[in-house]
Amino acid sequence: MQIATWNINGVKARLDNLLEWLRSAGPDVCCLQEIKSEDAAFPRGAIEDLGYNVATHGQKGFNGVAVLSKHPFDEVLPRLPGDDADEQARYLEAVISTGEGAVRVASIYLPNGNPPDTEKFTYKLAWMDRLHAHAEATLRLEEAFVMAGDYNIIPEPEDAHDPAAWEGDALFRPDSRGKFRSLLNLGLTDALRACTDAAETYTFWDYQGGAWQKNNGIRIDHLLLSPQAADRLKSCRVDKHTRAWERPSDHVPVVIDLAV
DNA sequence: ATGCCAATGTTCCATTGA
Repeated sequence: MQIATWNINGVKARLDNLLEWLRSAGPDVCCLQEIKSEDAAFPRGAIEDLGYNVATHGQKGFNGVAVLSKHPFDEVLPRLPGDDADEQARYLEAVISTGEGAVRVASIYLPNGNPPDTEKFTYKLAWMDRLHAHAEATLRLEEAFVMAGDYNIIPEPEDAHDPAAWEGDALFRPDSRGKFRSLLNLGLTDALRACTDAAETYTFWDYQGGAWQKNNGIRIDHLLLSPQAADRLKSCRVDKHTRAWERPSDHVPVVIDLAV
């Protein structure tokens, strides 16, 4: 079964690109981030027509996540536990059953956190603590669990074309990267790095400064796998061709294939 | 230190993003 994550940067502005990619790649599950849409305005009909069930957790204007699945949802869980006052739509978890078993999948839009001397960065670190606690609790279920999304974390210098340019940025600060490592240290596997050490593997290229043309990218979209999911990992790829499409998202899809 | 682009709402500028 193929599970994808894609920060779509506005699902309504990007609907044609999304449908084209779903038709050609045909993933079983697709986690979307930055849908920038309220649930009622989400273009679910066009996606359902391609055979997908649709779960959304959106808000007006920005943020917002969704899970699309060709298999039925057993369970849908919006919101990351740990702070009932948090109004930002950044987390949606679903249990998806197939003929051969169930997979728990989370669509994650981790806060950017810039500028790092503001409460935005404090919020990012606190959000990462909540994600850590929730991951730890969920891992105790010993299920195949795929935490997919835009983590807004550059894990290592080799995950940036120009790491020096990211020095001090919320995506690359030692404290941000440290919390990401702590998450991995719970026993999660970074799917892409389990499959390749290929240099210059990126998932985001800024719209500005000709970043795509210069391959000035970063790897910030990740699929982290529980041991039960990692044991079933067959492959992981980045569909970077979508970045060259007209009116592209600044992120591209990352796709894993699981033997489920 | 800031703008560069792009989407959206607060709409002909401001906010947010990375």
